[in-house]
Amino acid sequence: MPSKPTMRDVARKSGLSIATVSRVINSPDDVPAPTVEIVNAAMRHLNYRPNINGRRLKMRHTRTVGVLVPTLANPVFATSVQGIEQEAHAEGLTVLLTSSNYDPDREMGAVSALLNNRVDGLILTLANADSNPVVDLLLAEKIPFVLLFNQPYRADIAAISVDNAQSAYDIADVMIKRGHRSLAMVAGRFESSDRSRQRYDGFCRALVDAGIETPHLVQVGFGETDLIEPLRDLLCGPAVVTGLVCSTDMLAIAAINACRAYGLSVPGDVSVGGIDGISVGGLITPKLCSAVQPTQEMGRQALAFLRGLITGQSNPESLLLPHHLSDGESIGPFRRRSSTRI
Amino acid sequence: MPSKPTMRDVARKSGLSIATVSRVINSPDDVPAPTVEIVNAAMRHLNYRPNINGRRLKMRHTRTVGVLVPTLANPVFATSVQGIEQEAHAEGLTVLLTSSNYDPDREMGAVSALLNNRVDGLILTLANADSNPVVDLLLAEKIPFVLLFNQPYRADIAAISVDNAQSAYDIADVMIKRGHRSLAMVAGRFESSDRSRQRYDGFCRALVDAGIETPHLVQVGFGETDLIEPLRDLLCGPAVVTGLVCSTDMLAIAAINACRAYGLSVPGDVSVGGIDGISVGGLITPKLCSAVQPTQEMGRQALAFLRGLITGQSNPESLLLPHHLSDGESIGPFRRRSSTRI
DNA sequence: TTGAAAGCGGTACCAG
DNA sequence: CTGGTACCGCTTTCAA
Repeated sequence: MPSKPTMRDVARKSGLSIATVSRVINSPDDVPAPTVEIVNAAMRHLNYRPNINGRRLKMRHTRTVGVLVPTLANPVFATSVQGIEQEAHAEGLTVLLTSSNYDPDREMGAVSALLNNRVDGLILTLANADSNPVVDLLLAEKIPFVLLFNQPYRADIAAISVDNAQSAYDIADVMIKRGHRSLAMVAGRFESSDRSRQRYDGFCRALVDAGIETPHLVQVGFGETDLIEPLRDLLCGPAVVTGLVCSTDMLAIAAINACRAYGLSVPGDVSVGGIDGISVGGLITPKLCSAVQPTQEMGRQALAFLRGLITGQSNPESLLLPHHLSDGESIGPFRRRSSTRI
Repeated sequence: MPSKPTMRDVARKSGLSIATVSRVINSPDDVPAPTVEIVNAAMRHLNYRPNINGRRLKMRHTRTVGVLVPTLANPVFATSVQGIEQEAHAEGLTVLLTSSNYDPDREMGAVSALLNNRVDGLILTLANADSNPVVDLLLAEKIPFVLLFNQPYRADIAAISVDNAQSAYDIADVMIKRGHRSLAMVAGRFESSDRSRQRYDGFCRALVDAGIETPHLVQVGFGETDLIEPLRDLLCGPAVVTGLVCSTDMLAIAAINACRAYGLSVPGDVSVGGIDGISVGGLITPKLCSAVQPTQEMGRQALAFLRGLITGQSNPESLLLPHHLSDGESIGPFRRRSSTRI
């Protein structure tokens, strides 16, 4: 049972040295054409496959990037990873994928594993970008990294995102302008998403600016698929609400389902706006009202930017991408039925 | 500029040999507790991080699995990768991710790159599982792999999927039973998806069994976001259709959008059923009629099965998972408006 | 133009 | 229980 052929095998087969074989692989131009052909022939005969791990060990860099997202079950992150992957493919880079499942405690473990792989750089979506041990570690070890979707306070760390607060503000503002006076935010748990908190802040600011006092808030776990219980009070309790702003599209979808379960039509009885803009095919989002920035493109940009950091051609800085509201075709008008009980 | 600390550094610092350090890392139980503590202390002081690539080079296996999907922009695949990642995390495995973008020509390159990384095994969703050079290569090189979503003819290659043909049959059957006599299938290009062809076959069989002659077919590219043109003839041409069966949920969503663009309500004027069951939160699928098998679970199963293959505990075989139709709540009745022109 | 040889950071066998 | 040491597969001087 012959193990996989190595460079030595190729060298032997071609009657040349392994140094020459290496040259043929890495800089064929430095080798006379006939020699190249001989070596290539040998490689073909042996079905030779360079063992990248050998190279990685020797070289200073690994041409590998690590990616950490909360979950791929959220199309927003999945799509961004698709963008990263595409760009990585174009650059000839390998992608190491991990996910934290929205659990801050798992982030360090995941990043650790990535660092043990000696990735050249990282693209991360963290639960909380500020005062995060992972960020400190990376900064201390001087590993290039860029945050995606996070908006850290510190201006000297690379981040690519839309303006979370502003996008929530804009959505809330649209709803207010259409006559909603009693709004609630359905937000992912703040501990597992700083975006969620930032969006809530923007939401509150919009209400304040409009002279509305009470911003209702419901925090739910991500991946929460059934919001019927969590939304009971909001939809048919004492503090009845006419519109919901959700911190993510997935939550918006879940909220819409809950509304329907309560016999409320959306829109009509209640309006639901989701922040995110799940751009999978541009179609999945219930186009009520979304602050959209095509996520796949954000992924590509993140990798491109990371490449700049790795090669030292650019410096860490935060890029705030413009967001825009999807048409919000059906955000109003509001006409809630008097009493809906379940 | 001290490079990253290595085992030798730890050995020196702790006054022990690198062999002992290695033991502390890999089998601490073989080392007296005090020694373990000394070494651990040294590692902590130095901020030591084992370089996995060194290990990989030495060991026969890499504890790494390669994953190839058409794209993560399709929630079905993204979710399955999430399942794979979860299971990999539980097993302490590293995931190398690649995508083919539905391009068969890119599959070989991607798998090649994965093999150069000496992955222990692969999980693949291929454009076409039959007579595929990638499959031949893997079989020849005896690399464990399992196909996900593909249903190859050969029974001796590992595959996890629902029964594509049957699920399409079932959906079509439901629609027929509800009164549809003029149905069309909107399918992804057969070249880029054998599932698509298999589903079309099932669709046709259902029509034949019901005594319906002409199965309409429109093949479209995946990621096709705008089906207005492709569906023009079907929706308002001479061969008017009352129901669409789509080979994937993403296509179904796109089709629904197209219907609306033509002023048709869905369901009502026309019924659209999607095969797949995008289970992101269980909510994104317009629940017209979907053959669902939770995709995340399929991913986990795939990795678990792959692990069995790698350890030699199980043999390649195809697992056909049961699918079920989502409630199809609103698949009919059909009441198409007489003339819809655009 | 080509080759010999010294590692890269680990693992594990074999002695002591 | 611990240490010396020979690799794993590849890159890269340095000489020939």
